[in-house]
Amino acid sequence: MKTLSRKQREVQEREARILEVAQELLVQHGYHGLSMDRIAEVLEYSKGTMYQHFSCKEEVLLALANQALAVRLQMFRCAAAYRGRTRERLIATGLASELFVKLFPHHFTVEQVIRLPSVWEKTSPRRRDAMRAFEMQCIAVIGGIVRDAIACGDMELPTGTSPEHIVFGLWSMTFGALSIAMTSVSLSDAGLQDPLAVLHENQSRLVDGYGWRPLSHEYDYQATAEKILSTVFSAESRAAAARNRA
Amino acid sequence: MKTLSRKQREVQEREARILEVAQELLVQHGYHGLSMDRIAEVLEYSKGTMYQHFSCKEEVLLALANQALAVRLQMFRCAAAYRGRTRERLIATGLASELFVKLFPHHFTVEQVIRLPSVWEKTSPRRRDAMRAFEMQCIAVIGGIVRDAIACGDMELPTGTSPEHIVFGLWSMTFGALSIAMTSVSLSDAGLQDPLAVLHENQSRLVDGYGWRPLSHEYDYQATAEKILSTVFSAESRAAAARNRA
DNA sequence: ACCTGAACACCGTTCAAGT
DNA sequence: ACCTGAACACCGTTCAAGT
Repeated sequence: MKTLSRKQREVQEREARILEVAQELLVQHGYHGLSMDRIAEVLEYSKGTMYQHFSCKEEVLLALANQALAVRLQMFRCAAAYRGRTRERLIATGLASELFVKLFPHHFTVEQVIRLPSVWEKTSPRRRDAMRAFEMQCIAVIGGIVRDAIACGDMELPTGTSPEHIVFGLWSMTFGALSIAMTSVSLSDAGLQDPLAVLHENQSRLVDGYGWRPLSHEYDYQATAEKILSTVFSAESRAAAARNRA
Repeated sequence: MKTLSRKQREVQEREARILEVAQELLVQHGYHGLSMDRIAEVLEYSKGTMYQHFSCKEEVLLALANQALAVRLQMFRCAAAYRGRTRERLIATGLASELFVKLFPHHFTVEQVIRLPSVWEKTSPRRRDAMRAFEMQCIAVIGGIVRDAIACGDMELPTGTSPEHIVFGLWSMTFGALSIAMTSVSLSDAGLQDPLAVLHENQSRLVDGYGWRPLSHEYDYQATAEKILSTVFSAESRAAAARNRA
């Protein structure tokens, strides 16, 4: 671990400030309000300098996404380390996802945009691989919980099913529900006033469908959720609540 | 039903051609390749004329989305009308979603973009309401199947759960899975070579979790799926297969 | 009444000129 | 070696002038 030269530190710091401002612009003015011009203007850099740090606008977005994904992975790892039964640890990771979108509300926009093919193809292999790695590590964390459940007898894996199948089920349901909840305009008209509560119910039913014990009617998972929020993620919960009030 | 004047017909026709070209540009060059400039150029209209049909670029996108959503609703209705048990009709709607994304691959991009807050807020109330209406009618179709299942005794609704909760579960899982499958880069690295097959498995498990009979191990739903594809959606299946080959 | 295309503001990106 | 900002190409949107 070599100490960085003053120059290198300066570059790193400037990069961090660019991302800071980019995030601010995104949160305050939406995707439309984010431009290389504006970032440069706020930071009083020239446009040219921006391009020494990021080869294009898309790279700024992907860097922003990766920053957030690093935090999410950390939160997943905390969640998976919860001392409890395997299904409780799974619930902890679900709550981590929800807290994450509350703490990084702009990330949803970023991720949606970055995944557009015409945006994605302009990004650099280095940052793409970083994103891929975060994604796979998240899958591995949840997959680990599934494997633990099988190892300790909380669940039998159906033949032809791999632990990743279950991970994909939870991932797609949670991603889909949060995505719809954030952007759909007809949810409460359709009788879905509290999409998060409904998501929890559906997650339970899915896991019940795989026979992961204790089944939802055999155990008080509501109490588990409350305990997790007040212990593992007490700081995050308070921050999310504060953000909601604002 | 009054006949339209020649002028009115011309306007309608031109609007249709604008959307046609917009879709083409989107499919061939991605979101980045779609611009008012290019549409006008291809159709040999002036830029100004474009703005007599659509007040902004976002309106073109939303009109495109609504066009596709009308087709999807139609497909859902065909699916729900399948003569079979309630769970089979549910499977038919799931297959309809999949065929829809295969037949309108650009729609996913459009829907992702249209839902960005900074894009959404520029659209007109008229087209927004149209989109909302399509969304709610889709929910109503699936909700109807759930209600039928309850009515005929294939399922008991847990207390505190409404049919829309189950609809939301299936909707979020299917939307999430298709969205991830279309855009994620690490799926097959993570051992998920056939995300659609895994989606089917997870849908089954979710519905099993709600106790919707016959449960997946009591019935050959694989055969059901094949029959649906070759009867209700035979034309769509063939079109999707042809598109896959291209 | 409708259409046109010049004009404007803004944006991403590049690069010759400066330090 | 690094930074700057003028310059270019492109885009969304408007509107005075034309028919």
